[in-house]
Amino acid sequence: MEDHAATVPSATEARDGGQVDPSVPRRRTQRERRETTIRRLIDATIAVIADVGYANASLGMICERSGVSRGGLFRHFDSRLDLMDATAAEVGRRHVIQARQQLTALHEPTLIEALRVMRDRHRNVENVVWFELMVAARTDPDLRTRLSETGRQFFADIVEVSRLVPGAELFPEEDLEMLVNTLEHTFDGEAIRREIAPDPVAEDRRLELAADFAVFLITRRMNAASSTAEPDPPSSSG
Amino acid sequence: MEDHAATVPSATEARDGGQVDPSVPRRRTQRERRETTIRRLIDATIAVIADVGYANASLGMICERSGVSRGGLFRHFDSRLDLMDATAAEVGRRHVIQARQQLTALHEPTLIEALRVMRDRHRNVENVVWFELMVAARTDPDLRTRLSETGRQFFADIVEVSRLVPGAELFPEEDLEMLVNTLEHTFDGEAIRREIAPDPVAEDRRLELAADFAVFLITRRMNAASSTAEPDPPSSSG
DNA sequence: ATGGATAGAGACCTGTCGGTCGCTAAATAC
DNA sequence: GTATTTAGCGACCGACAGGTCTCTATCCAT
Repeated sequence: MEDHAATVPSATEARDGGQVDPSVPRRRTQRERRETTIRRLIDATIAVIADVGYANASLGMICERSGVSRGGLFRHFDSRLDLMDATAAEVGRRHVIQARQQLTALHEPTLIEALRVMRDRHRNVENVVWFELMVAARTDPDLRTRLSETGRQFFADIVEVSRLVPGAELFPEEDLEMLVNTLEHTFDGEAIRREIAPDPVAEDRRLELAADFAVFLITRRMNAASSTAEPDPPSSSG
Repeated sequence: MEDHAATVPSATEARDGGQVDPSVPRRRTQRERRETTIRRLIDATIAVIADVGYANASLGMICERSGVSRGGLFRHFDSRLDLMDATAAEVGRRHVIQARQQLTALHEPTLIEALRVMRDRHRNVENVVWFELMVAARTDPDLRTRLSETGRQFFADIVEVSRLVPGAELFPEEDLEMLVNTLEHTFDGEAIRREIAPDPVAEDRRLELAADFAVFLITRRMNAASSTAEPDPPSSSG
C-alpha cells in the first residue's frame, strides 16, 4: 500500500529542481537501501522472538512486522537460520554495548547498583532474545553450530564488561567468569519466572542478598591476599 | 501391523485351558489398558521434549516413540496442550519424589551433598522438560494458564523438600523459597549452558561457591538470632 | 452368547511453515 | 541516454503440523 512513486510529481522534474519535498525520501544508495532493510528485518525478528518465542517466530510474522516481503527477506538472508544467527549477533552486540554504557555512566558504582544494572539488562528484549536462542540451541544442532562463535565472543565481552565493577580486579579471569555466569543464570531464571509467577518482594531480597554475598566474597578475597602478603592476622580493623 | 489376534490360537480355547503362552499378553482390564497407554504416551512425550524441545515435540514423533496411534492419543487427550499439561504434572511429581528420596537416603546430608543432589536433579530429563515447558509458557498464554496450578503445587513441594537440608529450619518460609528459587535458576542455567559450552571445572567451582553461600547465609542467620537474643556485639568470632 | 461401551487404529482434512521463482523498481556503470 | 546489477515483491510449492472421523478390537455387563 505504499505510494512513494505516486506522490513524486515527476522523476526528471524533481531531479534537478531546486525545491524538493522533504517528505519524499530522496535517492538512496544501494548500500543504504540494503542496510535499512536488514536493520528493519533484524529489529522485527527481535521483537517477534520476544513476543512469541523463537520457535513461533515465523518468517511471515517477521515480514509483516518489518514491512519487508518474503522475497526481500531472502534477498539478504539465505534461510531462517541465517536470519536468526544475524539476530543473535546483533542482540549480543547491543547487550554488551548498553551494559558498558550503563556501568560507565554510573562511574565507580556500588555493588548493588552494578547488580541492579545487570538485572535490568537481563529483563530487556536483547537478553530475552539471547536466552530464547540459547534454549533453542540446546535441541537444535544447526542453530548451536551457527551460534557457537557468536556465543564465545559474547561470553568473553560480558566478562570484560564486568571488570568495570569495583572489586572485580581482585578475582582471576576464570573465577570472575564463573561468578558472572552464575549471576547471569540467576537473573535469566528470574526474568523467566517473573512472567509466570511474579514476586517483586523476593526479587528485591534476591538483589540485596547477591550484593551481600558479593561483599563477602570480596572481603574474603582481600583477606586472603593480605594474609599471603604479610602473615599477620588481620587485627588492624579496630 | 500387529498380529495379536492371529497368534492367539483360539479365544475360547485359551480362556479355560490351563496352559497359556506367556508371550501372548493375557486379558487386561479397560483400566489397565488405559493407564498403560497414557503412561507410554507421557513417557514418550518426556523423552521427545528432552530430545528436540517443546516446540518441536510433534504428536507424530510422540506417537511413533510411544507406539500409540494418533487415534489412541486423542482418545485420552483432548489436544496437544492437554498432553503437555499432563506431562508437566508428571515430571513435576517425579522430580519432587526423586529429590525427596535422594535427600532422605543421605540422612543429614552436608550442604555440599545436598547441593550436589539438587544440581544432579536439575540435569535429569524431568527438570529439563519442566524447564522447556516454563520457557515455552512465557510466550504461550494457553500453556501458561494450563500450567499455573501445576506450577504452584510444584514450587511449594520443592520448598518443602528443601527443609530436609540441615540449616533450612533457620529460615522463614519466604526466605527459604527465595533462596531455593535462586539456586534453581543457577542450576537451570548451568544445565542449559553446559550443553552449548561445557565447563566442568567451573561447574565444580560453582558448587563450592553455592556451598560457601549457604554457609554465609546460615552463619549470618545464626548471628542475627543470637544478637537479638543477647544484645552483645558479635565479637566472639576470635 | 450378545449388545453396548471403551480403547485403539490410521486415512484424511485444513492451515501454516520455510523456501523458490519470475518479475518489476531502483541504483550504478558506461 | 542505455545496459547491467542489485533490491524488493508476492504468488506459488511441497512438507508437515494438529486435529477429525470412521472403523475395528477388546472388554464388560447381562
